[in-house]
Amino acid sequence: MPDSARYLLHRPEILDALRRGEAALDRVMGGSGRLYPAGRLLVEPDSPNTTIFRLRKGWVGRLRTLEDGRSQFILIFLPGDLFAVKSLFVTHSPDAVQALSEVLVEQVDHRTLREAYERDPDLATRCMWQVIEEERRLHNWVVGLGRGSADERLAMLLIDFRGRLILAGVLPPDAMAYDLPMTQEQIGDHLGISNVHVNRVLRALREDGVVTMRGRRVTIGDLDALVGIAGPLLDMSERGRPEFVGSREAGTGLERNGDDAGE
Amino acid sequence: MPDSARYLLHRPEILDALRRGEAALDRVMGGSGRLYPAGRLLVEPDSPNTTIFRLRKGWVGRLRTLEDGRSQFILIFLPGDLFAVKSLFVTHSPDAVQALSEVLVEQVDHRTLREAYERDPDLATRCMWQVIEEERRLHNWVVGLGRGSADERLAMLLIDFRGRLILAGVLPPDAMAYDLPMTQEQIGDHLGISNVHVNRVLRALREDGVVTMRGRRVTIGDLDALVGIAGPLLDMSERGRPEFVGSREAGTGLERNGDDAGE
DNA sequence: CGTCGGCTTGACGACTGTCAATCAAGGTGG
DNA sequence: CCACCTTGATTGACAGTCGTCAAGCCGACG
Repeated sequence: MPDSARYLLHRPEILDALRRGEAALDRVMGGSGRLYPAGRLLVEPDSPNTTIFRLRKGWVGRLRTLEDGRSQFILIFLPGDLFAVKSLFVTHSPDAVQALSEVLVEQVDHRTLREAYERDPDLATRCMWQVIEEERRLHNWVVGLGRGSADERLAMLLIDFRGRLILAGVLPPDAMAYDLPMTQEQIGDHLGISNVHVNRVLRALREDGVVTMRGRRVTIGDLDALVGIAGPLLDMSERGRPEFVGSREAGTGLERNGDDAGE
Repeated sequence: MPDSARYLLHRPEILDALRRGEAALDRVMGGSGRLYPAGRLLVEPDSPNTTIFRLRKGWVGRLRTLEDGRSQFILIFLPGDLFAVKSLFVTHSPDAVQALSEVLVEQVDHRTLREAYERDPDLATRCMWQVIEEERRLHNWVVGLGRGSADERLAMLLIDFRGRLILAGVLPPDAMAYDLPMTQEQIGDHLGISNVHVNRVLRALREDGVVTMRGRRVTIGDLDALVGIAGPLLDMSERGRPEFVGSREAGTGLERNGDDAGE
């Protein structure tokens, strides 16, 4: 099981800074937690960026919709992630940020965060780390979209979600099932394939006993086979963020998000 | 010409900080400029990350190669870009960083930069800005790879390169031709299509008088048509980085990189 | 019990990849 | 100055993955 193989990806020097930065975020965002229903846009496309978010519970996606109707989920955020950090630097973007399930998010105005950010290097490090981590995932995603087949991309995605949920402390390390609050069409919009083809690939996986997806529940029947399919694309995507993420989450009130929320 | 339309993408507050940060980089990197021939790997895949680079002249690409031989250029860097900034936080990555043309780069050890980075908030801002800008381009690229056709992607790419070269001060604002030091296979590895198909699309563009590519020279015959093809994908990709980039480059010794260097 | 969103399948075709041969250009040695 | 070699560009033939269109199905909800 490639799960033991967890490279030491991040410089150890920064782990303490990251922990302190997270604590600083707790202070800055403290008490701003709000619930939103599935489907709600947390950020409207092309609107002025004012807010940085921390996701405590649920799933969120960055979504670009083209004029002709095509759309693409660029990135999916899971509990523990900061998102819209760019708002510190960029006034607006063409993407929407949408709740995929019912979500609990904390938020700060970019000015407030910027002040704290300038006074507290650890907070700056925490933000920088988030952006870099995101970039790492985007790199993987570009490779997947550019060079992966539909099967490979889907397998990669399912493995990636599992790994991240485990690191976020939402799932136990040996979990072989999880809730994935996205429709097949949304999954297609993330994988860059049509909803119909998502369905086809899922059927094949189901018939081979590799993965079953019913309702919004993913059940992995044969993780090795799944890893085999994702194959070369994986390279790094199931390797994780530093352990501080997992340990941080533990005890902050983030248990499982078992109920897949509204919609 | 969509070139006038330059959204105010970046918060004005940070422009000064960015300028000062750039000056700080000048100090930190001063005199470390080195020339490398086309094709040289500046960073080996999976090697320890030790260095952060600033590209002064030439083209550089971040390249991932899969075990089975497929490969993907994740991101292309042009003069003025910092690259491998992640090295501040991440010990290594599966990607190579390769010179596409003869390049002139400055470099710093990550420890040195980190020290300066911690003492100088402007330098930190400059680095953060680079990462965020990169992320913005990755977002666009994910959308292109996920939802764009081969024609659209290629058109997007050609427009994007032109815009960035202009912003970098390598080209005059009305330039309709530039040197693109990549083979059709490399272009395919960036667009996520085969070299053969790159050639097919190029032929179509040539026959329609939209773009000609001979040798390593791109000549745009009909920019409007090109923009029309890239169509919905463009949305933001030809809009640029803040003007400070252009003005910074002016007078630092970066003229045109007319000669497309070694190989 | 009717409606609606989402899942499931089948049929058909287009875009794009693969394989392979030919050309063109630049560099090297005789 | 020419033969030879290598890399990259170019083209054709053929196949397959995947998109589109469309119909049927299922569960949730009022």
